[in-house]
Amino acid sequence: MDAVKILSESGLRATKQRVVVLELLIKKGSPLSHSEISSMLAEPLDKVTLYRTLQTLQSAGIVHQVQGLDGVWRFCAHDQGMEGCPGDHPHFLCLHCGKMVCLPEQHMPRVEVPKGIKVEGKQLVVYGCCAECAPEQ
Amino acid sequence: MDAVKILSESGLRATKQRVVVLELLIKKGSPLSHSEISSMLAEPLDKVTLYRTLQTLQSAGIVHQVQGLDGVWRFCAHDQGMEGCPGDHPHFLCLHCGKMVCLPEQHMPRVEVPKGIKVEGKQLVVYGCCAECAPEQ
DNA sequence: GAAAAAACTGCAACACTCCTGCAATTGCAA
DNA sequence: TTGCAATTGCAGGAGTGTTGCAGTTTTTTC
Repeated sequence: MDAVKILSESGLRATKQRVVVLELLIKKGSPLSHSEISSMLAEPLDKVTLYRTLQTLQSAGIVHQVQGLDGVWRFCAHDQGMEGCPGDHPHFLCLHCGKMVCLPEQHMPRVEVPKGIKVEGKQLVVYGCCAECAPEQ
Repeated sequence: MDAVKILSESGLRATKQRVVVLELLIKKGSPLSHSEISSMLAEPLDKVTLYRTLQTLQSAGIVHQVQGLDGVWRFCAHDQGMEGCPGDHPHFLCLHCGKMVCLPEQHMPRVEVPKGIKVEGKQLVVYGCCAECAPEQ
């Protein structure tokens, strides 16, 4: 899917910065943090612009946003047609390398909450050690 | 349960600072952030000491630690005999007032992960609007 | 008890994430 | 092409959490 097309279809301006960030997210497929994105970009991008870009993409529903145990937000652009999107699935976080992986084939559980509470969403993060880090221990 | 007794049974020194923090956590019952604890204490406590105290209590298994969508760690001291402790249950976070509540009667779901990944734990945060904030909207 | 050892606290300084305000620039439509 | 709204980049700052180290308190040992 073309980044420019996705942006314009969502009513957003296809600026160079947005296209570059979105293309990177689509290419990688797994959730990336702000600093990961920043270091992967060929041309440096102002950090505030990157925050705002990600915020905009998230508001438009193009990317979804998850948080690891490290308190850092990660952003992921899934194929728009993908089941259970955006972000309606668990994520795995490797505590050793900090890499995050989507688990889109899994479902989110149903959680009962006390009366009066209005649920807007939920987030399930599974953490541990990924396949690449495990042998090193 | 007496804070001094809990500390000494865990092999920790029952210093004034630890007792005060632990007593507050037991009294409140719901997960509190560092800044919330700090502002609730009668006598000011150095922030580094508070971080280390909470870290120590968590390592000893006296409190459990959860993170909200705001990226802030919250600590909660449950009754030691409580089912599914420490921290093996979902939590609810109010996005409006930032208050967090334990949902200890709920179970954590089972999540299948790709081969090679070693799971060490999981965290499920349900977010939305609590009963006190809902009418204000 | 008193001295030695260990554990703990508090201070200074710092890294990192993320946000606000504002001026300069850019993309898009007429 | 021109005008304007949307977007970007810069300066500065708030909040969370950490490290190093010196000084204090508690426990242990004699």
